[in-house]
Amino acid sequence: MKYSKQRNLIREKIMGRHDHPTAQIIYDEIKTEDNSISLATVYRNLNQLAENGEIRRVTYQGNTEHYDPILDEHFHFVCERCGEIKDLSIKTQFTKMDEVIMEETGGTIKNHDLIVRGLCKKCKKEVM
Amino acid sequence: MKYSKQRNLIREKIMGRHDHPTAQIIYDEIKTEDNSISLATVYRNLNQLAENGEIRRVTYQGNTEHYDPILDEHFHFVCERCGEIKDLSIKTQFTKMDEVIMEETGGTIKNHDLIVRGLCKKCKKEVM
DNA sequence: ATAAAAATAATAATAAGTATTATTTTTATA
DNA sequence: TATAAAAATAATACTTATTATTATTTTTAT
Repeated sequence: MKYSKQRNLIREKIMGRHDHPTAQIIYDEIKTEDNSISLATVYRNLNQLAENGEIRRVTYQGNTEHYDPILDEHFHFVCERCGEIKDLSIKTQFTKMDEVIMEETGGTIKNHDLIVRGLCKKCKKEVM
Repeated sequence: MKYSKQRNLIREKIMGRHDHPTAQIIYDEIKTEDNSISLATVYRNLNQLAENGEIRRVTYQGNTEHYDPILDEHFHFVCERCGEIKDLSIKTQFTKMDEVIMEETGGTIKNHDLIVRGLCKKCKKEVM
């Protein structure tokens, strides 16, 4: 992978974030400081970074991909109402479960996505 | 919801399946016996059935919605290579975890999606 | 039987993401 | 330092999944 100014900006913008932005969100942010960047460049680079193992591509629902710079296995809380995504600090060991599943399916397990869905604090209040 | 021949066919086709088909797959199947059905009708009805709580709309990855007629909480194995989806028979209790998360986030929890990713038996062999 | 409400087929529209292409940037090497 | 191949870019065309629109047909309560 060759150096590129755009990729560096994209990397910089996504790193350290816990809100798992979409390509569009990253694009909008960068646009303010590099007005000539192209949306396709953001998509291309986010996918490259994901293929390169620097970030993860994650899907929660619907038709929009999200990107997550945190590589350690961790889980997500998604608010059904506002769509907010929060990393969960909780760690679960699936070791025992994996054994059973591998037995059952005959396959190999690479990773787990646990998505806990519900209402966030804010939406919970507003719904009442 | 009024009766409709098309909705009945759609319901009939999806019920009892464990492969979580997309709207397109259901459409293709029905098309052979009712050549005049419209793809939009399939989408509309699957979404109606989901809103009505008869089936679930689930997202595993990428840009395609899947529909699952099994309502009990259960989890999925998704093959990274061929995309095959399998229901897992394993049951996990998240009760304890939920308490911690609700404490942590201040929100309410409605349900859990656990997606175990890896290679299915067939792909595992073919990759080697 | 009939008329309002809901559903349909056909198709236009939208939105997210990918592919194409002419041009520019990077970088290894002369 | 100059230069040429490889990779990246901006702009934009295209694809795919899904939703919205609309004129017409079905359902169903009266």
